[in-house]
Amino acid sequence: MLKGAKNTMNTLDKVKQNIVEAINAALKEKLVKASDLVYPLNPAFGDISLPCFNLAKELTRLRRQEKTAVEICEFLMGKIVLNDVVVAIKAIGPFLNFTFNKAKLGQEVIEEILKQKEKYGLNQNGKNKRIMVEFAHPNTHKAFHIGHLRNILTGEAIARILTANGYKIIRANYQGDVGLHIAKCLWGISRLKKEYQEVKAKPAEAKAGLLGRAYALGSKNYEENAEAKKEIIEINKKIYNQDKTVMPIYRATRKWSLDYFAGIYKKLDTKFDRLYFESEVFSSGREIVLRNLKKGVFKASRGAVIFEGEKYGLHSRVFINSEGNPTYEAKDMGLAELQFKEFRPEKILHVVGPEQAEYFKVIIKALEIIMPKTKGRETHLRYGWVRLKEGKMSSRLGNVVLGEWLLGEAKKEVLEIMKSARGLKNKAEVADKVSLAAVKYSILKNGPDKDIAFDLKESVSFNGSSGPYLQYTVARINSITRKSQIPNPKSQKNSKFKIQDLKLEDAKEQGLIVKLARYPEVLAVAGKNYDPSEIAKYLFELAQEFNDYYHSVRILKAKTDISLARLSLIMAVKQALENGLGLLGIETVEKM
RNA sequence: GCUCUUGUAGUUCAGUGGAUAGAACAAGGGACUCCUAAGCCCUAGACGCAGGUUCGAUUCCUGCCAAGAGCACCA
Repeated sequence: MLKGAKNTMNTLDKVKQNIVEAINAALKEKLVKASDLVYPLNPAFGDISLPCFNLAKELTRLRRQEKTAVEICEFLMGKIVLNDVVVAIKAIGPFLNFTFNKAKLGQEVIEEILKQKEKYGLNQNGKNKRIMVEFAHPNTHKAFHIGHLRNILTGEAIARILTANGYKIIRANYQGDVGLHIAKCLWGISRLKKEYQEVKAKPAEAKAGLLGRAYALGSKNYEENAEAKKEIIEINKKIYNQDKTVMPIYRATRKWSLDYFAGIYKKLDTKFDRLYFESEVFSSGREIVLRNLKKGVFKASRGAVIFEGEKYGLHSRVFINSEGNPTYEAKDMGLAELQFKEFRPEKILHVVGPEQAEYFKVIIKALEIIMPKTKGRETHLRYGWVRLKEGKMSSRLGNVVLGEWLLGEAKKEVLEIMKSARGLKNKAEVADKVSLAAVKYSILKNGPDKDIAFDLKESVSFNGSSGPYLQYTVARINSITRKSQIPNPKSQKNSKFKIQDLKLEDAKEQGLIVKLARYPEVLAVAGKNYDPSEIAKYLFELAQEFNDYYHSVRILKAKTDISLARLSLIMAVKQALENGLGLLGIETVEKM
C-alpha cells in the first residue's frame, strides 16, 4: 500500500514528507503528519510551516513535562538537520518555518508538469468509486433562466473535478416533464393559439420563448383566477392519464423544450450519460409509496398520503395528493430506485438550489427507511441563488433572465472590446470562447453555497478576477513561445538543454514554482469539498503572479540558459492554467 | 410562529481556532521608444451586536438584530 501511495506522490507531497520525517526524527516519535503543515502568511517567513501549539499539548500529555509551543519550536529548530530539500529553518515564535530548495523544487515541478502535461495534478483519491452527479434538471415547458445556467456550470465543473480526482462519474439529468407546471403551460398555450401556430415554423429559441410566456400566463392565472385554476388542474389530470386530447400537444411541446435544452448543453460543453424524466418514474414512485403505506412508513391523511417528518425532527410532506397523483416526493422515490438499480453509485450528488434543502432532508430520510442501502449515499449539493441586483429571479413572474440572453450579452460585450484588437482571423470563434469564459468564471469563482448578486456589467467584465483575464494570460505566454527563436524546451530530446540546468533565481520565479507545485493539492481539496471555486481562486492567483513576473523580467531577451529556463517555467504555468481552466469548462485561445 | 442558510472594505467575493484578515470592482495617483495595456505598480478602506468556551475567537457555542429560503396536496 505504501508503495502505491509513493508512486502517486507529486513533487510537493514528497517535499512535505521529507519535512515531516525530519521533524519526527528530531522528536524521535511520529507525532507530526503532512496535514499539520500550513502555509505562512508572509512568504518572507518561509515556504511552509509547522504551528507548534498542538505538538506542545501532545508532548506535555505524553511526557508530562510542560513545554510551551515556543520552546518546542526552538528545540526543533536546533535539532532538525537540513538536507537538499529544505535549505533553511526559521523559528518565529511558535511557528517553525521551512524554506524549500527552490532550485531543486523548480526542476522537479517543471519537469513533472511538462512531462505529464494535461495529466498534471490528477490523483486517484476516488479510485474504484462511482459518483452520480445529477444536475441541470430544467423542467420542460418552462424558461431556462440563469439559475439553470449556474446549476449546469456547477454540476459540470464538479463532475470534471471529481473525474480528475479519480472517480468514475455518471452525469445524470432529471427533468420534470409531468406535473402542474406543464398543465399551466398548456393552459397558457390554449390562450395563445395564434402564436402557437406561428411559432411552429420558427427556430428552437422562438419555440422555447413561447413556452416560457405560456407558462408565465398560466401560472399567473392559476393564482389569480379560480376558473383557470380548475381548468389547469383538469389538464394536469389528463396529462397523468395520458388523455388523447392533450397528448399530441404535450408531446410536441415537450420535444421543443428538449431540443432547445440540447442546444444549450452543447453550447456549454456539457453532456449527460443518462436523461431521467419524471414521466418514467411517477408510476413506480407511486407504487413504492403505496407499498410502504401498508408497512406504515407513510400515512393516509386528509385524502393524501404523507410522510410524517416530525418523527425525525423534520416536517411532513405530501407524497401522493388527494387526486391520487404522485407528487415530486413520490417521484423521487421511483427515481432513487432506478438510479441505484442502473448504476449502483457510491454516492448521488443532487445539484439543486437551496430552497429545497428541507425538502431533501425529508426525502433522504424516507429513502433511508424504505431503501436502507441508500443511507449515506444521497446528498443534496446546494448552490446559492442567482439574483439580480434589483430583485430575485423567478420564472413565475415575467422578469426572468434567460440563460441564452446572458450569453448573448456577454458576446456582444466581447465583440465591442475586440473592435480595437489587433487583426485576428478567427474573431467569431474567439468571441465565443471568451464570452463563455467570462460567464462561466464569474459564476464558478463564487463558493457554491453563496448567493450571487448578479450584475451583468461585472459578470462580463474582463478586468480583474475574470475568465478572460486567465485566457489573456495564456495568450501572452503563447505569444512569447511563438516568438522564441530557441528550440522548444518541450522537445528536449533534440535539444542540448536539460531541465537540470534550470537557472531560476528571481524571487518571483521561486514564488511561481511553489505555486505550481501546489496545484495538485488544490485539485484534491476542490474534489473533497465539491468546490470549483477552489480551482478558480488558485488560477487567478497563479495568473496574477505570472503577470507580475512578466512585467519584471525579460524572458526572450535574457542569456540563453536563463531564457530557456524561463521559457520552461512559463510553459509550465500555461499547462497548469489550461488544466485548471479545463476543469471549469473554460477553453483557452491562441491569440486574443 | 417553527426550521434552515447567510451577515467581512462603498460594492462583489476570499479566508483561518493562532504570526500583519486577502483580492477584484468602484475612487485617487503612477510607469510605456520594452516579449499582447483585456496588462502592471502605488494609495485609501472591513470581520452585524452581546455574552460564553479557549492560553488565544473574525472562525466554535448561545442569545439578539438583519437578510434570504422552507414549513400539506407546486417542482
